[in-house]
Amino acid sequence: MAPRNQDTKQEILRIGTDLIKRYGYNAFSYADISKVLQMKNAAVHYHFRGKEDLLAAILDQYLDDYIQMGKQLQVLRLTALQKLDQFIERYSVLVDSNCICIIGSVASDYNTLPESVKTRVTELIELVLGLVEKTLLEGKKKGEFHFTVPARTQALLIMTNLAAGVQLARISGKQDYVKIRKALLGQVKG
Amino acid sequence: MAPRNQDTKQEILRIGTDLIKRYGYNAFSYADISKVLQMKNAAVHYHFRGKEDLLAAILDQYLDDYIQMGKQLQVLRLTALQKLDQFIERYSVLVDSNCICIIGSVASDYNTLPESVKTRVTELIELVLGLVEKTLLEGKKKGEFHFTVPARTQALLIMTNLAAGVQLARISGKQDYVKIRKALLGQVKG
DNA sequence: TTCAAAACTTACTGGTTAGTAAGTTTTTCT
DNA sequence: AGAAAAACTTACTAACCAGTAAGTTTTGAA
Repeated sequence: MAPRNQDTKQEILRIGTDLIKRYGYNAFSYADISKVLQMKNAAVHYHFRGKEDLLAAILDQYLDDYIQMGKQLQVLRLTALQKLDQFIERYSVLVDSNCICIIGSVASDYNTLPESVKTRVTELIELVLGLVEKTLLEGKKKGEFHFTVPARTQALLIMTNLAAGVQLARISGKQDYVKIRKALLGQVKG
Repeated sequence: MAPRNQDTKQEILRIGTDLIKRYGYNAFSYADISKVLQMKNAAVHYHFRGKEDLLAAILDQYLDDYIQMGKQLQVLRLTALQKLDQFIERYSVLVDSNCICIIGSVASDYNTLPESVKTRVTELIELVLGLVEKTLLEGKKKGEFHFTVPARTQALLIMTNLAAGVQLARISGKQDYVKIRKALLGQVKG
């Protein structure tokens, strides 16, 4: 009963995700994906009925991914700093691959997104913000972190520094991103 | 010799700027502009040969605007805090009009921009960063501001907080932007 | 091995895109 | 008033877009 070849579907998700992080939602087409796969655009439509469905699936993947990350953060015995580092590392990888984060990408195109996608974007942001906030609170309790604003606010500051930091890095160079990363860590490490 | 009716040209610039801040560079067309003006799309092409030229002109306008702002900041006798507030106010206006900042918008689409535009984006970012950095240094010298990182780094932090802050505000609401604004002012006011 | 579902291709649609060439109206200056 | 430049419209193109319907090949399981 289960579909047999999930490879193509996963490949479409992977390529679509890359294109969104690299060029944005409104700057890629089904043809771009099918060319990479050496298939016809109708093949992409077979797996994802429309662009809306594809983007929704991509965001669902991120939601699953971050939910999984949240569970692992509870199981793995890491310091709060290590947890925060793990999160920041995701952004450093983006800078090296000439991409921006998915949240920043869809946030910039937010007014052009279909409703089913908008709700997922909101969910994703709240999820990620929650994870960072939780880690910050944990670090504060342990004495690893020091900050005076509410944890949610500090999480907002970190997320905006990182999201816009990778956007800036594509233009003015990685050095600026590195400065931002060090500075925001300095802020919470006190 | 000078062109006589600059109204339409200015209107195109104004509408184009709004569309970019609202929907992004890849999500609007010449038809969108001409519809607002109740003209044909060829009329837009008369004033700006192509989309590339239009975007370049829009960025040139911002460059001029910020150069002007830089001069005024020297002339007007304002405290460094008032100058910073004036800069931040620009972002608060964006939040209320459901827009993101032009820099964040084009930064997200950077990989899809023609070369002539890319150079202008770089110039604009450096210009704005320079203005903020200058204001921060002045405030520090006067004892208005207190921060330990280099002024350029602090300027980067503020710019990323604001740029991504307005992006976030469209999704999770203005409250988050307000929190960010207050927190970043708290950071420099010590 | 056969047969049905899965995974495609072929071939097409209607709409939108940026852009152009040629002609018309409007404005401004003399 | 008349000429010339400016500011348009008309009418079109070629490319691309998302999406679909119908037909073909591939695959795996009974």
